[in-house]
Amino acid sequence: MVTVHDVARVAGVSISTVSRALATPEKVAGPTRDRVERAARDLDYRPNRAAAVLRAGRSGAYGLVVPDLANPYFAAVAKGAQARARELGAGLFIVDTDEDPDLEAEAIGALAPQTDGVVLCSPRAADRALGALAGRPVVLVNHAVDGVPAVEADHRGGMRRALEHLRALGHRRVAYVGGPERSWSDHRRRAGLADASAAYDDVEIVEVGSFRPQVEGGQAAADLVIASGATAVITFNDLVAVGLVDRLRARGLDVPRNLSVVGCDDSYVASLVTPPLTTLSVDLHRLGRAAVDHLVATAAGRRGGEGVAPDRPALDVELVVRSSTAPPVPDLTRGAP
Amino acid sequence: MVTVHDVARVAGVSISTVSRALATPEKVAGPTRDRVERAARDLDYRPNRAAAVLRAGRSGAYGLVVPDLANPYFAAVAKGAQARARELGAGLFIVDTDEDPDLEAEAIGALAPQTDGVVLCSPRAADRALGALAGRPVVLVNHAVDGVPAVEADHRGGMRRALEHLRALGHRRVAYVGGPERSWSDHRRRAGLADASAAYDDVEIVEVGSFRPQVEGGQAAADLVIASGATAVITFNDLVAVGLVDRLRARGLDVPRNLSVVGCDDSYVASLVTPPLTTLSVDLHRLGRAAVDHLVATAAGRRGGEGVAPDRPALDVELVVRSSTAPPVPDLTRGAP
DNA sequence: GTGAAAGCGCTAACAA
DNA sequence: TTGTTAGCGCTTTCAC
Repeated sequence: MVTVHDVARVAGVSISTVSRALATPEKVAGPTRDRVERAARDLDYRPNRAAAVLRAGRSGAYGLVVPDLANPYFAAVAKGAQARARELGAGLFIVDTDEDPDLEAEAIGALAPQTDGVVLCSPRAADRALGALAGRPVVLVNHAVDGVPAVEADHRGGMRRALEHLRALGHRRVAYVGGPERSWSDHRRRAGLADASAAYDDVEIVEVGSFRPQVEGGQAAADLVIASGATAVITFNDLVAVGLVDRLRARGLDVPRNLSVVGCDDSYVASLVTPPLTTLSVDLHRLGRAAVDHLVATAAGRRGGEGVAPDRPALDVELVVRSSTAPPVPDLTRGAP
Repeated sequence: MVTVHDVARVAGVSISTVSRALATPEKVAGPTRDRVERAARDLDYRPNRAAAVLRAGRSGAYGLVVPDLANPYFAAVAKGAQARARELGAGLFIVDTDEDPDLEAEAIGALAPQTDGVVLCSPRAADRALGALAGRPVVLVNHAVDGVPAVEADHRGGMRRALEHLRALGHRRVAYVGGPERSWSDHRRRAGLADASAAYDDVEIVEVGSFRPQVEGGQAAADLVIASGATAVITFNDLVAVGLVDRLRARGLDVPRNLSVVGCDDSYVASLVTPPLTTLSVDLHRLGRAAVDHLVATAAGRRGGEGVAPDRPALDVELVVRSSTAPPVPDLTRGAP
């Protein structure tokens, strides 16, 4: 293994000059710097991170905790975060908690001490998670806790747009298929829906419960949606919408003819399925990038002493209209097959 | 920050006893161990990883390099790998290279020195990747290089099964839509196809080129497939199959009536789309787990001196029959609309 | 602008 | 069984 000593010897300087030339080139005379850089290159010197971390007390790496990497939503956020971290020359430790609060706390406990901060994406048990962090820099994504920096999507605005769209089509009774009970996004969506419907006294919202944020959740919700008498439904995410459509079809109902469906997230499955889903779109890539930026700023502010205000950027949520929404038809076709 | 010294003071022992009691409890007397453990717990002591790594020369963490986390295939492998690493008490650094050979080499160069080994999944430039590793422990997934440990799926067996299935349905001319030119899996699939068709002199294979392993790749391939005169097609992966079906439909053709389609991977999109895809299934979760196990064994063998044979476990590939394959119909419906 | 020297927190010989 | 001690490779004062 090549160390600073080897480089120093070859360059004919001391180890401190090597360290300086590599970390803060502007503090070293031009010719000296060149010699050091040349020697480092020739020897293929790679600083030992463990040593640097031990000495400097910070690692240049961050953590990202997500509930499920196989969920295209989190995969997209992770990609954005990773890309941004790479641009900043930082590392990113991605951990998948399998939607399990215990694993979540455990993962954070393991991650926090060896990183400079953690992005916590849609935590399933935020209180425990924050506890496990023991006060280290953190940024929440799609979750809010007083005084904790966060980055979020404008769920309320999104819900308003979805409801406006459905109302314009003529729907007056709209069901909402909720996600996990501990999901903060879900709460925001319900709140946004309530606000929006309050603005139109001719639209009624029916909440049909909480379901797993996967295809099976949608399948499980379908019969309740049918029974609710709604002519349109908004789901917690696209996967749930897909499951819903699937079960609806099995019951002999057609989307959008018998029921209009609006998904959430605009993950790539939304455009793949039949019919392509009308859905709410967030730039997930940007969400991940914003989270890393915010985290880096938070961690730097912490170190620099200059407190960064825990502001809370909200990314726009747009409605993407595809083929799963249409005007309602009189209920001739509803009921028994 | 709580250090070994604090724990030692509270427990009334020396720092080495603390270290030993925590790392190798069996080498410490019962009562002493209890006192140390109690003190550590009371103080919420967390060993500083950087220090341990620096001293011990190994980190207890591994790396996983994948081309694209948003691809459900790699997401599934990553989940399996992560789960297994966690069971083993090890960390896993996941890096997404965005299908870019430059980023791949760069990521590996950054990852290798700070981990005990790396799992390289479907490398896009294996030679450069292996070079960047500088001889550190590695396991390849779905790629083979002489003398390098690897874990793979039995692509040849899979292709044979797919072809048998299509032949049994009555197809005699089968197209193959290839993936990236540098993809080793793609080479294996072509080889498997060639072998299998050699065994049946009544089946002909038409290779229609190399395409991006995404939906767009399938869309781009569709017209070539139609022109090839094949009655069935096997695609590099499910995403390509989805794009193919999409474009076929736009051209007024129906799957499976006018063309049978077989995907690869059985990613979850395969069962979501219309029609659900007949596809080749690999247990990706298990593939990820096997890779980590193999890597840990390789790294341990390296340390222990006892050379582990670079054997190459191959996971079974099974055919999952859904609705995208059917017997061919006489070509009444082919040609101009 | 450069060098000498003091550790960061931990582990692993070696002694006792 | 337990303690003493010598670093792992690096960064960072503090002199010069």
